[in-house]
Amino acid sequence: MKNKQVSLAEVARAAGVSKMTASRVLRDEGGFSEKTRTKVMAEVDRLGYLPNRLATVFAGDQKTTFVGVSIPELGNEIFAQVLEGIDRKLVAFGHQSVLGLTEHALENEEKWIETVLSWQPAGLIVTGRSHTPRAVQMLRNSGLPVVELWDFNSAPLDMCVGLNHFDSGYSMGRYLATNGYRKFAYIGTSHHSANAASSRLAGYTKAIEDAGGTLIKQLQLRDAPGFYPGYYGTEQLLASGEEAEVIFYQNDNMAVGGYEYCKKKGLSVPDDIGIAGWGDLPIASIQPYRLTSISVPHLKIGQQAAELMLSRIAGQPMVSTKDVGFRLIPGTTVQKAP
Amino acid sequence: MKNKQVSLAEVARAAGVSKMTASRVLRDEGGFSEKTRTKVMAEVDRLGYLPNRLATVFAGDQKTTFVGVSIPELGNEIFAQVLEGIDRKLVAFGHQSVLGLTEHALENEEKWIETVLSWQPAGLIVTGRSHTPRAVQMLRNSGLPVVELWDFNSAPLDMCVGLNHFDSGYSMGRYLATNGYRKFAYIGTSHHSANAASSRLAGYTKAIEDAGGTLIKQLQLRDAPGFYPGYYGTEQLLASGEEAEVIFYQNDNMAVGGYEYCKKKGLSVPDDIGIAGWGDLPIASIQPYRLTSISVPHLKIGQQAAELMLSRIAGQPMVSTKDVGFRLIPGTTVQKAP
DNA sequence: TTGAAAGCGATACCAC
DNA sequence: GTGGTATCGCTTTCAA
Repeated sequence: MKNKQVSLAEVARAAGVSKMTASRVLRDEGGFSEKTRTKVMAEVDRLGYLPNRLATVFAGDQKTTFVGVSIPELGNEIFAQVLEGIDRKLVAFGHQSVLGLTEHALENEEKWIETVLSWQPAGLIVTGRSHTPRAVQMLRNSGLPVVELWDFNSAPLDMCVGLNHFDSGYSMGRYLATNGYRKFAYIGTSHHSANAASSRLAGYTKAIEDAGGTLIKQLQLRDAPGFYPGYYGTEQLLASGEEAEVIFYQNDNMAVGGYEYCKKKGLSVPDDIGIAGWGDLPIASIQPYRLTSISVPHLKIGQQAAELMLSRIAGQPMVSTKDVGFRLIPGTTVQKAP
Repeated sequence: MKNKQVSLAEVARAAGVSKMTASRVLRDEGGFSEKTRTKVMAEVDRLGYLPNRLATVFAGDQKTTFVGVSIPELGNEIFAQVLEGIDRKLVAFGHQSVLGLTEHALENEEKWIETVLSWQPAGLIVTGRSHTPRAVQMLRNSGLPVVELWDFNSAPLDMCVGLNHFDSGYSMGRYLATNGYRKFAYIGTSHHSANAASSRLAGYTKAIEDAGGTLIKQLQLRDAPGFYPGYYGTEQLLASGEEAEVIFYQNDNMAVGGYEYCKKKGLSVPDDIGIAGWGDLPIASIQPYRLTSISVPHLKIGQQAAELMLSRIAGQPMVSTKDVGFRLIPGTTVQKAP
């Protein structure tokens, strides 16, 4: 058998007091003498006692300090940053994140929700607005605080922080059309289910339609949305013979990859081809050009999601939806209207 | 009070059987009739019963399925990838990661360890080989599997997966010296405590000494090791008037930032100045040049850490230290020996 | 200021 | 096949 852990009862016995007294001392609840406190704490140190919080939660019929946080992947730096924002905030208030990587699959999310709920978390933060019916039901039944982030949703399960991805794609499409482009392309990565990137593409497509342009090609790579997929995706697109005038990428990293491929092929940006990204990611900050993109407050999303969660846990009244918005960055990688 | 959760007892009562029978059905333990099974499962579905695993662990004096995973930060994409590698593997075997972001501070790690241990995890995976004395003691006393990753350590607390960062820095220093460089610089970010990057710098410094060269300047920025800090760090370095012939950066992202700054200033790489990175990160794959760097198997580190953890949890015998090694990439951003 | 007893939700163990 | 009872480590409640 394992190192049997030191229990409160042993500490109490060693200190010559009852379990209850030891318990009170440890929680600093008051109702004990200084002498007792000293004795108990001495034994705690001597025995290396660590409380079993499972028992605490169990006895008090409380929740744990865990907050389940599910995001699609960490290969995408935006999500990594969102997670970091969330965790820092949660930790500052005594909570811990239990990670769930869904890989963009709703079934994975459902499975994860079931598991996490069985551990009595204080709440759940999930990415996206679509979930399986069973996931929705479990979330509802739990009665726990739930924050849906990333994709803004005016009628969330419980709370929501994000932005309207459709609108952001639409804005980009309209901006490009306004600048005279007629033949559009899109390069992104594929997913098992509809997600925020799909919404962006839908908005982009709609804007193109509304402006009377044509989306001549859209590429959905089976890969993570990184630098290299942007590079070889562009290679594929250009090799396909379609004559796109401008390419909108799923994010800035892909766009920078595409830019480098164009440069390598001797194409001039924006004279020969226009390039637009999404997210205003760090890589954009060191380029000699200013990438046309959509700026999004990633860190804020994570922070605010955590804040909503914490105030709900604390039982405070509060607004339950936050649209953090986005901002179009004109940049120098697309042509300006004459 | 909250939505009181449905308990096993209620399911049993509704199904007209005892708790024990319901429990056996749910665990598919055998020893019940098909008719009983059907009745119980029907009630489980109808009532939306979710087990309280806290009680299970508690009753069986087991551990939870949680594995604590602590890493310095997620802003650094290497660590994000390591975490992703770990979590995917753990999830496949029914475990969940409880995140700990230490921000490179040992005190944060210690605090996190204490908290996580109180939740009876199945094991802990931590980054780095140095911990506070109390952290070491808690880890030891827990009797739990512990994997220390990133920095290889032939005498770990328990298990270890990583590489020798000192040696990797030394290799780079020696390589550069061999290629004729005499005046070296380093740009990285500062931390509260010694870590892997410090070891790299120490190895680099030693190699320079051994080769009779000079480390004329080292910059430790108070920032995350990303593109832009590489850019402005290089600006600072060059503005300082020191005439470095080659700059070694904490990682590739910083190096690419530095490269862009040099280009902007009209400096030619490697003719005017040499540039070397570390990590062989994704950004390097799309550049028109091949960045001189050190290639490290990030994903493998995460995976192997999780594998060691899982086999220890399963009680299998196993080697407990793994040196995953590194590989120097000569690249085109430093001058070759004549 | 202290302590004894009940109980949280599940499982282990032993009767039936 | 099935069910009663003790039990895990701690807190709640009530009494002293």
